[in-house]
Amino acid sequence: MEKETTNYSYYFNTLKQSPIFSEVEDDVLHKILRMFHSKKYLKDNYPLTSESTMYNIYVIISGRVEISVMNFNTDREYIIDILGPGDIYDVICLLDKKEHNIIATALDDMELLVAPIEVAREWLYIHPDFNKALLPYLGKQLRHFEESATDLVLYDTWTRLVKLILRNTDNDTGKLSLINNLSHEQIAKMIGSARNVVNRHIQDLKNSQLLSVQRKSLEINNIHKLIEEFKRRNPFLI
Amino acid sequence: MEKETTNYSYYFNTLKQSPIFSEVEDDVLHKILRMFHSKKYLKDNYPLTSESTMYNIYVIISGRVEISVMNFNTDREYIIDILGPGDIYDVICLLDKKEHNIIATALDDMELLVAPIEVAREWLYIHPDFNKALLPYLGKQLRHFEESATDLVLYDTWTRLVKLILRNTDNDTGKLSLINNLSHEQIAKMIGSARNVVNRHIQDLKNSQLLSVQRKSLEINNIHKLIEEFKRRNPFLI
DNA sequence: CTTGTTGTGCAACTTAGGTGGTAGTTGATA
DNA sequence: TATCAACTACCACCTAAGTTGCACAACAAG
Repeated sequence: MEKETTNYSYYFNTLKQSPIFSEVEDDVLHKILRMFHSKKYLKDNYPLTSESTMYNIYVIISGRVEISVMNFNTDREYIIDILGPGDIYDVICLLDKKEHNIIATALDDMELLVAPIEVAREWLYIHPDFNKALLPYLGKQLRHFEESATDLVLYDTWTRLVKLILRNTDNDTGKLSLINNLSHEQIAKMIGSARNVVNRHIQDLKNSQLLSVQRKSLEINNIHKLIEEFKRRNPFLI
Repeated sequence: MEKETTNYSYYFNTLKQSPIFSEVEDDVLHKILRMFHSKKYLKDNYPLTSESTMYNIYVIISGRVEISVMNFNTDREYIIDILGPGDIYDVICLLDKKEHNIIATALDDMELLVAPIEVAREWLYIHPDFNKALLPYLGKQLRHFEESATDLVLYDTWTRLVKLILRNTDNDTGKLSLINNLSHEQIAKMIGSARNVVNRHIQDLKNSQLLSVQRKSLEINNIHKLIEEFKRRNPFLI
């Protein structure tokens, strides 16, 4: 991508705001950006395939992607992550060069930046700022997966659901941030449960006045009361 | 640790064989080793505390550590990983400097190398070989946690148990490697299940002649038949 | 406005797998 | 070689949560 490209400064500034690229010097970031080109995808498309991530690395500019894994024997699906603006994909592939078998679905209309993954691997060695900024991002990912696994083993569906809601609620508005506009089905797939079970819990939370529920939208009524109920059920947690 | 220290060359060679340090130039490895000192722990001790990993990084020379997380409301425990010779701990803490709340228990008598974690963070910048070798190790960890979570959601306890056994069986001897000498209780905690359930499955596998069972020891009788049975239950899984 | 599709609410049913208990074995240690 | 704690085998029971099914509401597209 040349500096004269339409929206160049928009892409530059978006990268500048992401945790991974914000620490990178401007002139280095210009060099990096030269290797990217932009792509657009519509909602419900498949912007990243397991094959393409062997050769390309993607940075999300706008919109969200759902990353999931299927069991084709049971048709059960698990959404392992939802990526948003500033996220890089696929970081695992960047590190170990092996294929990563997942299904990626665009939750919104999206804009991505794409570059050859081999080039990104070189950046790690020639741009120490990039290397340095990537490491805490990897730490965050490791914690995310580790917590997902431990939650599945240690906590019941109610607790996992409420943790998900609390973790993704905007402190100011009280509305869900990264996981808004999701159906109960999708929420269930995120916590490793079933649509119906999630619905049961949501009805209970609604009846006890803790949540406001509309189609594809959850809102916390009283965060203190919800946390109180959470602690009542899990006294030793936090 | 000075070059004159007893066992210096033993430690040096052990590091040389680990995937993380094997790519590091000898003279750099000598410099790195200078910052370590060795420690020994007996079986069933707690060699790594959540507090100590804020200040120190550990490399395992011999023996195994079990890393687990507890739910103190239910007394349920989940073993997230078992580390062996060549493994580094705590890699997450190395990356993001935040506390990592886990319980580490020595499964054998152990020898560790310890260094200040701030020094290890410097190595990442001043020793590119070390940095370069760490990245695939992080990829492996990411895959491990991601697979743990997806397995918990997508597969039943039988499948998770057999996957664990297959993954840890030595191809030559047919014996379990990293997870030998574990009780059914510990195996259960590794796959997010209960002692009793694991026992039920092991009895079934024994009765169908697929496993040989002795106290704290499992051995595959006929790996082809076991894989066949695995495929019968999970036709679409690889 | 009509029609098809997707999401939600509820109820009846099933089941994997977790809980608890007990009796017998094994192996370490004194 | 006796004692004791840890491990294993096996059984009976229970429940959280998954499954199925359906009616209705909301929305999107023609």
